[in-house]
Amino acid sequence: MDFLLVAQSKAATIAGCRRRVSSPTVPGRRQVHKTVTTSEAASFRRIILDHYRTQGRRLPWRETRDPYAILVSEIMLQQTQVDRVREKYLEFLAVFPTWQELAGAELSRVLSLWQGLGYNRRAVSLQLCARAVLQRFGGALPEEVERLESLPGIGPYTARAVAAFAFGLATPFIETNIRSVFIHHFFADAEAVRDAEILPLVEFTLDRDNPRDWYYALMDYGAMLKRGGANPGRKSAHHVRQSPFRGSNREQRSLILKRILAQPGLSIARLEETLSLDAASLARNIAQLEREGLIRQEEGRLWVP
DNA sequence: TTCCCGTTAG
DNA sequence: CTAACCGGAA
Repeated sequence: MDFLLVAQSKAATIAGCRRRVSSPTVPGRRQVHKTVTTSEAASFRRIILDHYRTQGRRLPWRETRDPYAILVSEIMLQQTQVDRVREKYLEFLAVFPTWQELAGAELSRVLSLWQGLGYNRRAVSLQLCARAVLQRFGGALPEEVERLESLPGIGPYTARAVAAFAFGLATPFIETNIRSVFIHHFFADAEAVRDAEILPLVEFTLDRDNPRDWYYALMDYGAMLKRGGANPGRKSAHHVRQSPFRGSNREQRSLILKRILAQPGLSIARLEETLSLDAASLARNIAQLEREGLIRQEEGRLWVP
């Protein structure tokens, strides 16, 4: 399993060193002032890497360095679980293997493939992203976090994750699994832990030589923690429970899009009776979906561009 | 019920 | 800063 081989960074091997990192003091906010020594960091890293060597997940997007393929995976993985992305990812890449294929595709084809992943706006963003990469960057995804963030659908997390996974750049970032790991290990007795407190620890423990495998290891450890007992992420100050999907507006939007994909040119009147939606909320959703570039409306009929 | 390798609009 | 965004599996 050579993909699990992770270079030991020097920082982690200087056990007993007095260097330490502290979380920032936020004026006016009462908080635990967390301090970590290098030896504590070293033992933390050992735990994470041992787990990775024995229990690390083998995932298709970890087998490549292609920035396009990695970006596709990261967009798909935004708020969507690994198991659901796994199959869709390979299917998507088979149909749209490069920036060019995706950029030139009909959105309806992209969205049809996307069905089952959820958050359809991401598919629109991803295609816009492909077009921007070709037009603004000559077909090469930029390595700089700032430029990555300028692309549609790429925010603070995705920019840094792509930088690490595609380009080996060691910038600190937090996502749900990483957050759980740090809370579990360093904030066991705390509550309402803020990301601003965690981030310095992420930076301090980061493997500068191999951020890619280090982050994979963190994510795998976090995913493992959640399979067991309570989700440590609940002790995050930023933790929010998802509202139920059934009966939600999200469900309505997904149904509307699904019907239009199945029947291009469908009339609004027909859609209203088959979905038995009230006219007001249907009109509102259609307008919204159109603003987001997911559908197009013309003389009472609906299409996906 | 709960979660998900977040981003964006308001 | 909050709310909205999707859908399926455990």
